Amino acid sequence: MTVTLADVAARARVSPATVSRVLNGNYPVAASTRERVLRAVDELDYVLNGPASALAAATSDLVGILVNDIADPFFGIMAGAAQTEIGGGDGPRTAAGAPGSADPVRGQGGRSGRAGGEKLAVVCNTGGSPERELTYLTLLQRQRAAAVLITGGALEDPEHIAAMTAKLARLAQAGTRVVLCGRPPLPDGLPAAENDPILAALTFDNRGGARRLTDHLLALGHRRIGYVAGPTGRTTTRHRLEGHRRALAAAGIASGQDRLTVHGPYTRASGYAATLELLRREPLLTAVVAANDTVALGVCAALREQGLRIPDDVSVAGFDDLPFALDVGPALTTVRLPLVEAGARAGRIALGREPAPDGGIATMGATVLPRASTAPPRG
Amino acid sequence: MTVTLADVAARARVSPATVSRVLNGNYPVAASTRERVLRAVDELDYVLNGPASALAAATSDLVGILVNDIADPFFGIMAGAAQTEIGGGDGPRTAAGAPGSADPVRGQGGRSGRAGGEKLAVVCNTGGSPERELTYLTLLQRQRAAAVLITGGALEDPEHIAAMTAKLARLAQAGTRVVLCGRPPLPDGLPAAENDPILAALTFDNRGGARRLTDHLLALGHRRIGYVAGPTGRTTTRHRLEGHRRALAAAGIASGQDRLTVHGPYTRASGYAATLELLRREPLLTAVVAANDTVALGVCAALREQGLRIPDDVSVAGFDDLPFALDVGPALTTVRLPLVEAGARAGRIALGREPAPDGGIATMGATVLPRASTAPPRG
DNA sequence: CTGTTAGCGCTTTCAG
DNA sequence: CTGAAAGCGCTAACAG
Repeated sequence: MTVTLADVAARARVSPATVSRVLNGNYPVAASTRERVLRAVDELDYVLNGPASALAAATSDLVGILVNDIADPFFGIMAGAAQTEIGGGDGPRTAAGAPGSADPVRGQGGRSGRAGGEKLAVVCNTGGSPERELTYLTLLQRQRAAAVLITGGALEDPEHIAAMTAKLARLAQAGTRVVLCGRPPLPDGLPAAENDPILAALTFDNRGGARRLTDHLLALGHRRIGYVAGPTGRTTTRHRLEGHRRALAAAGIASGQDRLTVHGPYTRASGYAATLELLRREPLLTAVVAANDTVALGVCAALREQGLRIPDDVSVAGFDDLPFALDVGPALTTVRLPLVEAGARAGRIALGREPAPDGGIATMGATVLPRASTAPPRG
Repeated sequence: MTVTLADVAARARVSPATVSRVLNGNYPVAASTRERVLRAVDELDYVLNGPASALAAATSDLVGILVNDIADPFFGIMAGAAQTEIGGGDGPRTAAGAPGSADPVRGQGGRSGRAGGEKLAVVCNTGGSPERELTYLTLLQRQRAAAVLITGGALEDPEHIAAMTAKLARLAQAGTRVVLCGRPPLPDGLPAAENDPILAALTFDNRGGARRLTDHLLALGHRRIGYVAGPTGRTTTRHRLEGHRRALAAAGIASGQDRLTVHGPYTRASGYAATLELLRREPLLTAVVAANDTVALGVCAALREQGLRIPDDVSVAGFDDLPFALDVGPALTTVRLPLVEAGARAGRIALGREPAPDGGIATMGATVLPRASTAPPRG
């Protein structure tokens, strides 16, 4: 029924091994032979059997990208950049193996969708659930994935960290390359040991960005600043909140901050509800900082609904600089993260096309972008 | 090095066949035997070898979800819904096979990330490129994917349609279940034949939604309406534009419409540029309809930058009702599409948990949501 | 440069 | 209900 490598070999009058070599391009093969094989492949419309190949070679071309929320552009942008770098066929291609030589993958007549040395980059949506995170890792382990790229903040629950550490160790041990993107290395701050299962951890300067963002607000003259934090127990949430608190502390506004902080998921609805709550606790608020842009959307909506103008009555700031940040009521002051750059770099490291950073950890800058949603407080 | 099924069998003092049967839960096994096997699995921390399993069984548990742009929430939302339904381990689980019986997949101590009969739902980002679409399909074919879910509008290029038809036929023939979500069946309007490779096509009523949206604008009194269309040659673009044109035609405003239509990608930047162009062509425009919400963002930005107020000077409408539509300057009038419902349903059909609709095609409604960005024209 | 020979780890008849 | 045996389709030494 389905065409196998042996069929191709028979038609090209060579051995199966030769066909395999042509297809993988990792071994010298005479040009004329290659031609014949390629023609047979085309004529038979042969497609490699991935599982069989993976079984024999003890590795597959699957690369998993884990994201916390696929509907959130924050992850979509990173994942897209990584995926462009890894799979799909329009990134820069390294001619595998042999000296000069034609690419083993060529469509007949310019079109066609045959895939050769391609990696299959796929994104897996954990929904922020630790169980699903582990499940996906197991599924990927089971597929003998070539690499795994884990994006976004991590859960700080010790039990989950232990489970993740164990799981990643097994993955690494089985040859899967693990790269973290936008997430600190497992035991927060651990130096990359020789046997570290994690190849590289690309982290964002969430703390610094948050700190500078609140500094910006303070410089404008704000003193009563509400903070809508992300869900508790996540690294991103904690780092951003810490940056915020440090800025306040440096300005001598340390007391009573818990009262001005409300936690919630990274959603618009959370920002909305939290703002109402903050306003109840402190009606004289002059600014609200949101854990990210999506949350800021909800903050703005709640403020407007209360008849408060932005930034005249209350200033608002977000984080991430998602595309829509420019279009919210007044353009949103926020912190830009190099999402595309991080995703692409993580993808390249996962593929071994770029060396891991020194020490395995690289922190990528965060830039405050002052826009129309922040201004000096009234009066 | 890595634990194999044989190791588990040895430890449980049964044959490999028995272990396989326990793990797959598709065959009667004595409870006591099962217990022993499961214990051995836990103790050895065994993880099934996916490729080997897929090779032997001639099918894998991979389910591919193709999207045109992973950074666009339109796709993220659909893909997320589908993925929740398919993989990840928190959806409803059907106890496979055997009478009553314990689930072969159980975490020890409540956590753990072992995966059993799970499917691995993964999303593949084509970036709207026909080559990548075909490439991913080949990659999925090569993995012997259990199902493929293709979301979003299709390219209308005859050559690409032919290539897709051929590719999907091969996939179906190899046992992969193909479901379209938010995309019309291949040869537009073809009745589902018995041998149709496509199990089901869930389409959105883009034409109807667009028609009603423009009717809304006409009812408000607008007559000079600009339209920022999506990229040419895509079903979604064409259907929405047709709906718009029909509404105009029904109102007797048929002439000169080409002049008031500008095409571009589904991006904010495109909306921005197109609006400037439309304004140049017709300074007296009273409304602009965008191909989708993201484009509408750019439209609003351009309008504001020209000193035009929304909706006082110019009304703006989008399409899709993405979450941020509520937060743009004045809340955006748009058309709601049942993204979550469609994604989830497509996922279920792909898994065979829900029957395909009659005739293989189901059209899902589109609802106009009038909001603050549209109002009667000035004067 | 090319052919031969063994498996990779699992599923699945076919017999008990 | 359980075991034995025969591959699934490909890759990877090893010889030529």
